[in-house]
Amino acid sequence: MISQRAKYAMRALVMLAKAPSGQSVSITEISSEQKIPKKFLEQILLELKHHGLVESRRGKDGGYLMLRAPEDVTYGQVLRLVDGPLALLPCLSKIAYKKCEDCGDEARCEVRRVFAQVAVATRKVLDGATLQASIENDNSPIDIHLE
Amino acid sequence: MISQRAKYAMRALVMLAKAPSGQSVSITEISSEQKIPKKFLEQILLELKHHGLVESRRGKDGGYLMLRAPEDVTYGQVLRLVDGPLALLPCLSKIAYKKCEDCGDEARCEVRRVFAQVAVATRKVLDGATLQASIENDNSPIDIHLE
DNA sequence: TTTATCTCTATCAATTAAGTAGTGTTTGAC
DNA sequence: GTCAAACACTACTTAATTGATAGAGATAAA
Repeated sequence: MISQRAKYAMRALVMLAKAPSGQSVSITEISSEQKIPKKFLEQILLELKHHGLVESRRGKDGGYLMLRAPEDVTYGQVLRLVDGPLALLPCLSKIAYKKCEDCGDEARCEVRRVFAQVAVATRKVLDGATLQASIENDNSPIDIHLE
Repeated sequence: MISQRAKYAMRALVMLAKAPSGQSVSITEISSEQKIPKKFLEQILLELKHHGLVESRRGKDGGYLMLRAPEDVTYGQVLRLVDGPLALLPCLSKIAYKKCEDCGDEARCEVRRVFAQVAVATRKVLDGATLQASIENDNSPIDIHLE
């Protein structure tokens, strides 16, 4: 499961991406519209700012704005930034590779073989899904085929 | 990330699947070959037994055996059993669906839209990967293309 | 100068993960 | 019938993580 924090981050970013260019959105607005605890959201947006995804304006009428174009921000980037590696095994992570302690031969690990395929498929989706695509989907309902 | 417990479960099952039919493998053997803490492995195998994947024989020369055919056991089944839902959002889980508390309209949730695609891709891999496939791969090294 | 904002750091309670420990119970061999 | 090797169960522990909450500070506009 992805963390609550990541979910909040994504929802906040979609709101910022939808805002007219140059116009800031306050934590209070995002918090109340998305039902996100305000102080928790503060931390999250601050983190996104520190990572260069958004910028902020202080003082009255302050708030947050996208710093990068919505078509250049992917869900994969956001999830890695907030929750860490996408891969389900440390030995498959691009951003935080780590050998499994107990693994004898990585090249012959059957668990790794299977989860490598999962990693490829997951990255394909998440690194291809941009905020821009999300705002273009605006209001079209999703018909999900889970099988 | 998948849990250590799930990794151990999968490695143990691959060993059991490789054993000659009808022949049991002891916890001690699996533990030492796979470098899994013995008492921890006991719990894991017991759980797999309770879920009908394996059976056990007690007493001297006892051990564990596959109860189901390796071609009928998928990594998806094992992971669900040990770690819970595969889906990255509760509202996308088949085995443990739960609405996100703070989600207004599920059919128009952009986060859900993206992660639904991840769920489909992940299931395709994990529900298609069997223990049989793993034992057939025996000793062929993996060349993983992470991109 | 007031007030609405963002900024930063600390703390907390609950849960989970990964083991460890200990006491049974069963089985086969001698 | 006893012994040892194996599984069966239950309880506990320790550390890390998650999802917040709290509060003091800085800034900018009116």
